[in-house]
Amino acid sequence: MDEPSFFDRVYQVASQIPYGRVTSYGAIAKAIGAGKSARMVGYAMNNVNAQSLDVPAHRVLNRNGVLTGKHHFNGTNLMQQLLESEGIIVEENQVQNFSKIFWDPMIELNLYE
DNA sequence: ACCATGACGTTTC
DNA sequence: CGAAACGCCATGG
Repeated sequence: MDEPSFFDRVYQVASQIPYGRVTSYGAIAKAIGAGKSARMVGYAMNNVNAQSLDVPAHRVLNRNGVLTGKHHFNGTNLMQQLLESEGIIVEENQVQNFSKIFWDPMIELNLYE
């Protein structure tokens, strides 16, 4: 392991996602100052799964509220099961009430300076 | 140093 | 309004 500054930022934010809430890759990217590196956030999540870190990657969705990376988990509906276990309603890989359960790191973490 | 890839996002057609 | 293309940028070969 080197010094994954970028990934580390993602982990710090993602690990702070509260129970029963979800966020988007772009939101995290902005929160860490990456902004346009939303793809890298997902990339970091891949590392999370590989290293089994304490980051709830299943609570991170795309801006559409769709479980884009569910096939990166166990390859099945594990991601959906986890979300539903938290009271989140998922249908057709899409989270219902996404706007209501959306957790914005920028606001919640007061990153607006 | 260059090319290819990707758990996204926005713009354009 | 829906689909496609482009952009962005870090990681690996």
